[in-house]
Amino acid sequence: MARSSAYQTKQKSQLLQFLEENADRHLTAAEVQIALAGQGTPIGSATVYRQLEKLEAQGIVRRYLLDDRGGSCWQYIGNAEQAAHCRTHFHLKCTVCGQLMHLDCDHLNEIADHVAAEHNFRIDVSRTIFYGVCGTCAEKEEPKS
Amino acid sequence: MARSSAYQTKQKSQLLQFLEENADRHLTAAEVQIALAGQGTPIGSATVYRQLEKLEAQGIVRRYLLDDRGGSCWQYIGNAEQAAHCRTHFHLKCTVCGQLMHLDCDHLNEIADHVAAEHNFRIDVSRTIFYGVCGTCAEKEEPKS
DNA sequence: TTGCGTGCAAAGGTTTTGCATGGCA
DNA sequence: TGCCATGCAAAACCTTTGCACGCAA
Repeated sequence: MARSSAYQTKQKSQLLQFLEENADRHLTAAEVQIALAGQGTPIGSATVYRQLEKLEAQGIVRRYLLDDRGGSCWQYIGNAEQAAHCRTHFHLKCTVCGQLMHLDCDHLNEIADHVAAEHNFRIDVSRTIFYGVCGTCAEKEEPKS
Repeated sequence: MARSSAYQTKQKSQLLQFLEENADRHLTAAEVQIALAGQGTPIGSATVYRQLEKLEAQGIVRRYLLDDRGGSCWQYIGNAEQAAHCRTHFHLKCTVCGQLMHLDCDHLNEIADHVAAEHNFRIDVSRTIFYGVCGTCAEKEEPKS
């Protein structure tokens, strides 16, 4: 494994901790920056991006693209157990509320095998996100009928 | 239907024609601009974006986000038959060569039904893309073994 | 003639890079 | 003390917007 971090700094540890505590959320670089500043650790945006870049290379966080503007967001996925776990299932993202959900289902896990065998395409499960509308938002959208 | 186009211009028709002729590709705004310029129709980037925006609103093209940088690309999907067709199946995108493939398969089409029934999530098939590596690129990556 | 569509340039937002400084080991 | 990490500012990108002009109807 690459021991890319040689020094431990306040910014680095605070950033990682914040990501870990919000592992269920998608965080933009700006959100991370503001949050750390708010808890007493001012951090430059350049540092945020540099750290996120490193963490992504190490497999500790994952980068996603927002579907509206040309921005990105990141999510903590751990580097061992959780990463391996998330590598075995798909993710659902609600285009209304933006929530990201894990989709554990054997029935769906065989999709990758099927596509590889029948369609000659090796799906990267960890990078594939199903977009749609979650049950909660669907109810709000169509209160009647 | 909104009759948003009142005038017919060279740029507009050429842009649409080019998109239609490359309906199997993902095109960036820059690619469209360069291609039209190359075939004798110089067009400003602002116009490209404005036209693509209108076409997207009309459902004639679809906008995707690139997974590397923070850029976008567009694909012609027609406004009737083809749109309906692509709405019924998933797409595969090779992260190596960037090619987009249509995935016609009854086995996969039931995925949306399954997720809706079992996981209370309404997948928007037209916005969901499977990322992975196509057979051709997989061979190139691993010539041995 | 009317007013939509265009082009240029400037602005906007996000992300990256250069360079000097600061802080961990 | 050595060297990585940080911060600031500038640059780089993609995209949007303002404004005047051109052209289709």
